[in-house]
Amino acid sequence: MQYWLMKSEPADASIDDVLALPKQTIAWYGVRNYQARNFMRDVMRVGDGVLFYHSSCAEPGIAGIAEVASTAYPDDTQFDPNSKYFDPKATQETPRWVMVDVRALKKTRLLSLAEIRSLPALAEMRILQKGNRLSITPVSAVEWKCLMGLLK
DNA sequence: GCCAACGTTGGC
DNA sequence: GCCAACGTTGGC
Repeated sequence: MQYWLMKSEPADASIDDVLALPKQTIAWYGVRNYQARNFMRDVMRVGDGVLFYHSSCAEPGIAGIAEVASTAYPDDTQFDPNSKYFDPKATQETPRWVMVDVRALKKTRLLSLAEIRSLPALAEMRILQKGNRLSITPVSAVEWKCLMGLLK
């Protein structure tokens, strides 16, 4: 069992948007970073815990709890010339990018980035580290437990 | 809109 | 394989 923080732009897919979908599940398309891809492809397991994080918005922070709902499979937007995620070097035979399904479990209060930053117990989180841009980062079991307490 | 930080690309 | 140039991310 692993834990993750996954960034989504709420203008694109907010926690409310995902909760409104059938099965409250969304395909996490559009990851175009090798490290984040490798997390999905090589490490994620169905049932892993996910912190649903809103980024690039007025109030960045953790907005909900979710879980990994599938293993990794090819992200079909890489094959679509009309998609902004199109990758001309990817082919059906050798896909380059994958995605997983993520099931939203509940909306929480917004635990803002500023509040996360203010808590010494969470100081090691990847999203707080200088220059961090990874859209998918592992969260330790200790951090997860702390966060669950804060989001109760 | 700014800009620091970082990843990717491509010429050599 | 180096590294400069470029593009992207994302908080502010």
